[in-house]
Amino acid sequence: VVRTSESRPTYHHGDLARALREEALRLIQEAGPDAVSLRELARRIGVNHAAVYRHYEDKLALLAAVAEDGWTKLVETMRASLAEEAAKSALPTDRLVRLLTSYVRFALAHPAHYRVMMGPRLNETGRFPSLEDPIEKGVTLLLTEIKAARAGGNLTEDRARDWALRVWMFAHGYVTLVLGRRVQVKPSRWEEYFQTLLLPMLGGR
Amino acid sequence: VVRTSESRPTYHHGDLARALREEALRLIQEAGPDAVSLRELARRIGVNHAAVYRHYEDKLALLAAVAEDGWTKLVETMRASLAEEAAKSALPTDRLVRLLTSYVRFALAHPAHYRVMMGPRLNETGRFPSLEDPIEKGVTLLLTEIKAARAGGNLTEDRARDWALRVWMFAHGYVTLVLGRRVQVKPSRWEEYFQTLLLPMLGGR
DNA sequence: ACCTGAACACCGTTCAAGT
DNA sequence: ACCTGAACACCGTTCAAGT
Repeated sequence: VVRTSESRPTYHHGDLARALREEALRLIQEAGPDAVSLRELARRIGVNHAAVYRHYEDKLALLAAVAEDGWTKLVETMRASLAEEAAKSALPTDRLVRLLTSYVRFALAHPAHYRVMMGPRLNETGRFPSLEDPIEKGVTLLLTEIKAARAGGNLTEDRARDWALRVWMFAHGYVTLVLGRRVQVKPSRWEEYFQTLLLPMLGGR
Repeated sequence: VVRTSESRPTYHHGDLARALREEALRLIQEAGPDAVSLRELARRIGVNHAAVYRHYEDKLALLAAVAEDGWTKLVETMRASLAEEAAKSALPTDRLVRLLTSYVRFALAHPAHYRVMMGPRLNETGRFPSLEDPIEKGVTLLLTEIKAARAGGNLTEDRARDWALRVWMFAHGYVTLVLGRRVQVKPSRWEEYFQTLLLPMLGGR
């Protein structure tokens, strides 16, 4: 019953679930996560607001799906940063710095999306285990680069995981404080400053 | 027109602004920041919901006031941690660790309140400059201890501030990842683990 | 000065009913 | 299988009116 002409189909949207996620993301980027309402989404897509519930259990479940899309995209971006020509031939520590910088770049470029991804209502409840999947992949990327960068330390698996968490915590803290304007840093200089703060951490043991 | 008997005064609450902040905090601790509604607060206090607007410009302004109370309390707690007997005679690095641990302890003990304090809607807009006041005091505490702990490095003011931000970012990241259950750590062991992660950062230079 | 009552324009969620 | 329309129980905010 999908219609291809310009007339609005009254039945069968095609892929409403996807349309909802995409429209939600657009609204999040435009006006922040609080601006998302199911009724507004439905209005924009041209569908009855109750139709949402055929595809997502409730509003939070839709946001969780948007968050999952975000994590997947972020991990792809991180992977791509390691696949660049300049990264391939770089020293291990430099590769690690590039990886973390790509994480922060994504978060600063898509602050509202990142906020949803880190949203406590999604993560604290344990209701959305599928979120863990792309995240664990990101941690694995980190682990690999950390083992290479700190090979001199002869890291056990546990110590390597400690380092992965430590740098992740720091990167997230950096994002939070920069976005919250707790740190005054010119938009053009955040990368330089991030690396200034990061490098002395990696040097220690 | 304030009445002291058990009969409910219908006019003049006494200190409605304070009552609103306290009730909001209670609701936040019980059911999370999203559970706060002005109408529910008014209901609990026994006042018309429109009365809120005599004291706060809107809902966000009330939350900002609750956040400010939180920052003030947190900085008091941090100050107290340095005033303990054990801290007075401790080595500078130990004092710094104690200070940061007290920060994390507050955040993990009052996660919902901490979330409000860090809420992006308060911090990104610049609408509530009074929030910066207690926060800046906290940063000053950090700065003093960092200068003492890393005196060997002969820190300039700028480098000391870098270190203060770095450890703050890390502490905030630790809180976020622990609360988001991204890090599996037993409630009784978070302190030990925090310090395990923190100390190698402080050693480097 | 401080609070009330009513009104306005929204929400999320549910459910019988339609195609 | 997928969507609609109406209903329910809420919201935040505004404003004339009360004491």
